[in-house]
Amino acid sequence: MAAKTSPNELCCPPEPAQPELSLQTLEGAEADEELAKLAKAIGHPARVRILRMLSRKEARVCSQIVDELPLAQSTVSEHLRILKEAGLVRSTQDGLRVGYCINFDGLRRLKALVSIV
Amino acid sequence: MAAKTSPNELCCPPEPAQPELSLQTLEGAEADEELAKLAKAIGHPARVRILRMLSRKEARVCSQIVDELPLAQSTVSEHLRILKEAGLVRSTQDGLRVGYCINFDGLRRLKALVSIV
DNA sequence: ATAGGCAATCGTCGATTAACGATACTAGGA
DNA sequence: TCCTAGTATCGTTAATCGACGATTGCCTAT
Repeated sequence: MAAKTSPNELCCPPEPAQPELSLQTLEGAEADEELAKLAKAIGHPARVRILRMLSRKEARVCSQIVDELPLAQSTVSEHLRILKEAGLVRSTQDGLRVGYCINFDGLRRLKALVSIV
Repeated sequence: MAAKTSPNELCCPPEPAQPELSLQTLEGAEADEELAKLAKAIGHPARVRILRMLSRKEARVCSQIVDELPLAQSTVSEHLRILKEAGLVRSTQDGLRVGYCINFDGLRRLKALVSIV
């Protein structure tokens, strides 16, 4: 089954199947740490806004995101790095630009963890 | 007239009907800040664990929470303050003790905001 | 009235975060 | 090739966080 770019996710290649995302429970110390880590990643207004922009397809490229925010390019890049490290966004090199998109696996995971608190 | 504990024990008095919780949208800059604030509050493993303890009724009194965690009393108190300030827990004076419980309005709000990202 | 226990607050310290400008890196175009 | 544009990283600074012990304040029981 070709991981063709479905209408919803065009920007980034298929997820590398993060191992952590498979054998996960929703409770216990590990789950607590995981939720805390994800929550911390969205614990800043700029990062929430970036996530929203990506989920609404308002922007997909780093420079677009920079244009939308009242922050320096380096600061935005750092926020993107944090989101990426938390597993909430993915990126792909698109020529000179870098495209970002939501990592739906991570977002699902966050929602699942929050929902059972 | 000991502190009576009714079975389903809502530990705390009815919610003071926080004004912010009524006329809220799920998008926009305000919603971004609100979600960031709530997420930041649960962006620490100890606070996630406290929320879980409260939601599972494993503990309701400050001293019990302190006993469950490998942290000093003052540290736990600070975490509780943060959760309370974010609107995720409420507290009530129960004689000498202080009872804590989930603020379901705040939790619902968090879940709603997360769900539409 | 006072003693004792519980929780909040204070003061401090080191670690982390957020922001910026400057610089380095990298891929395309001249 | 060299230049340029788009990103990432580096280095710095101020602010915030997390943890602790000590202290304070408050209730209850004695």
